[in-house]
Amino acid sequence: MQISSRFTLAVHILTCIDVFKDDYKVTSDFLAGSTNVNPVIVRKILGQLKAAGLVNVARGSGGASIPRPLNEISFLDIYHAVECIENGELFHFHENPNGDCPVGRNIHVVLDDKLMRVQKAMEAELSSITLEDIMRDTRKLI
Amino acid sequence: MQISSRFTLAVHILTCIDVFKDDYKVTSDFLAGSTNVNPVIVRKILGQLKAAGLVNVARGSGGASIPRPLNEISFLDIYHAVECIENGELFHFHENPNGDCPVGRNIHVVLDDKLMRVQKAMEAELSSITLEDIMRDTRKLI
DNA sequence: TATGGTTGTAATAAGTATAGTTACAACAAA
DNA sequence: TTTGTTGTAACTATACTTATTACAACCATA
Repeated sequence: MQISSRFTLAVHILTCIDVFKDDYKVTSDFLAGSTNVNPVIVRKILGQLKAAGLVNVARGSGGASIPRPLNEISFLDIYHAVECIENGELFHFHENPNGDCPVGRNIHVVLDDKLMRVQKAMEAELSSITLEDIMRDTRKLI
Repeated sequence: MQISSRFTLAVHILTCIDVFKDDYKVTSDFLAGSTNVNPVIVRKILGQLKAAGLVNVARGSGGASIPRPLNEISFLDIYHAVECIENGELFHFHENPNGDCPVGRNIHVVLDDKLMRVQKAMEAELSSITLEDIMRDTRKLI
């Protein structure tokens, strides 16, 4: 399965918040306009980003902002905020392998460290990319 | 979303085929016994592995075998065989970002190379692990 | 050549995740 | 008090995973 579009959506949203922060009040409707997804979806993602401390959202008056320096928000932060993976594990195991079989009894132990290496490699790369990189490249293109 | 259990299941299946190759005819029913999943699921995965050239499956008489040296079958081979990801892309993009918005117009281009780096990091680690590693560790535990 | 065990596959179902949509109470500022 | 916004519940549609039943196609061998 692919990693859900919530992740790219979250990056899109954060980028918009920074690009338009001086000229617009960046509401969920505004963000829905740029991303072309439903405002309620935007609000859900904003809620997840808020819970992770990656955005401030103003109740009532409205508008979102980013409370941290952009180079301190990595893709890994965003990924963890919006992609709720069970036990934080990238790979899903089939339940209840047969304990009476020598392979079934040991497969989990044998695979665990190797799959963790794969996950760590991916996460290391995710943490090497920050919103600052995205803003630099985006501003270059605008 | 997590990567589906088809992947760990496929590794389990391949491990069984090699461990039991001298003592049993390794059929889908036999494999279903060790993995504790339905024989039809096993046959589907065997079909995908077969299409990728990672196993031979005998029609009629039954039984599966591995036609290649174990150190030439990597986790990446297995991953690609069973995990059918759209366009081979790990990250799913939200469709139709607003082309009239400077962010929506550029977000895909800005993210593409960075997400590809993440995917490549993961795939590089996957390709560094082979069935030979799994067999060595499994035999140690048996 | 008939048998029996096996594979390949279709059809169906339940469970779960994503994504869209409507509706509305809670909220804050003007 | 009005207005615009957020947070959230409820419902729907779609899609993927996994399980299961059923059966035709297949093939070694008795």
